[in-house]
Amino acid sequence: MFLSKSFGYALRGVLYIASMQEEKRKIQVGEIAEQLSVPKHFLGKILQEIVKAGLLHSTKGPYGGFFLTKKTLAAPLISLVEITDDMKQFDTCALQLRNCDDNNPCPLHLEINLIKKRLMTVLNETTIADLLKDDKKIFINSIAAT
Amino acid sequence: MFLSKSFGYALRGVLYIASMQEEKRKIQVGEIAEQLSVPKHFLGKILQEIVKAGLLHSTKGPYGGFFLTKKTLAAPLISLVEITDDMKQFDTCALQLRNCDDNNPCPLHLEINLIKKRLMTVLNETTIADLLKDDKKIFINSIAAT
DNA sequence: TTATTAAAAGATGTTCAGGTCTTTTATTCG
DNA sequence: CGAATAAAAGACCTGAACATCTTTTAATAA
Repeated sequence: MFLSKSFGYALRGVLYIASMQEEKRKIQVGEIAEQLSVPKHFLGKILQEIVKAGLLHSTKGPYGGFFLTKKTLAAPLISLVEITDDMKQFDTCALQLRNCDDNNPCPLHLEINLIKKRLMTVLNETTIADLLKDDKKIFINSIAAT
Repeated sequence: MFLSKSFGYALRGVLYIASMQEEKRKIQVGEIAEQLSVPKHFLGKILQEIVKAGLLHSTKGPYGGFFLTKKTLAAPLISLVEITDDMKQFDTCALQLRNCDDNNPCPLHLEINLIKKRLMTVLNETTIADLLKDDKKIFINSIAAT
């Protein structure tokens, strides 16, 4: 609801690659898609976008696949959202008013803005690495789930 | 972003009708659409849905149009959302995990849930009438905006 | 009772997120 | 080199949200 389906796939994909980091070098879309029960070709496109944005790396051919660096792990979630979602949506008023702002607020402005701000804080202050910490590691059970 | 475009139109429409309550009896879609710079036929459909749901009233023919009662004014915003939006969306996990819940949370579960709860609180505890109170009345300038 | 008005209803159109399939390009290894 | 492999790229499909247009139904007043 707050975020697109693509973002969910993107984050789970990146988390999967990160969690495999030590085991082998590069991970193929096929494996990720299968493990996460996610549409392969669609995930492929999303990962390609992340590569283009410089937050992920890939090589073609045999033994090729996707891999990541410390830079990826240090990235805040918002940088994934910027790739997968249209950021303009976060500026639009809940009532579809063009000139709704702090000076000329719609009746829902204050409340909705507090919620938006909170969401932005989470996305800005949480890094990929944060989600891999021990206390979050439950996700290893989660990301694979259908 | 949190809520559909239809919800925005619906709420603005209802607020407009409410604000005209004393002046005349019934308001036509044409007038509402024009005043709010909103697609007329689309708004018509949405208002019809609200009528069906019993939160708005209408009559056909000359001097016909839409009007509302105290029941409408007392309704929480969530009852409009239920008409215009798919409520299932509010239950879906940000990572697209089917079995993400309090027992088996995804790494974003806690934070996202706090935000969702806050949104639900606002929608459940704010009534149409609340948005017509003096301190919110600025909206009279707002709802008409393009 | 008929002409007019306005909502109700229905058919149709547009756009875009989400998803699939096929072809091309780059890489590796024998 | 050439065969195999896997990402990149592109064409295309689908359904839902958003939007428009036309026809039908109900209410009013003259």
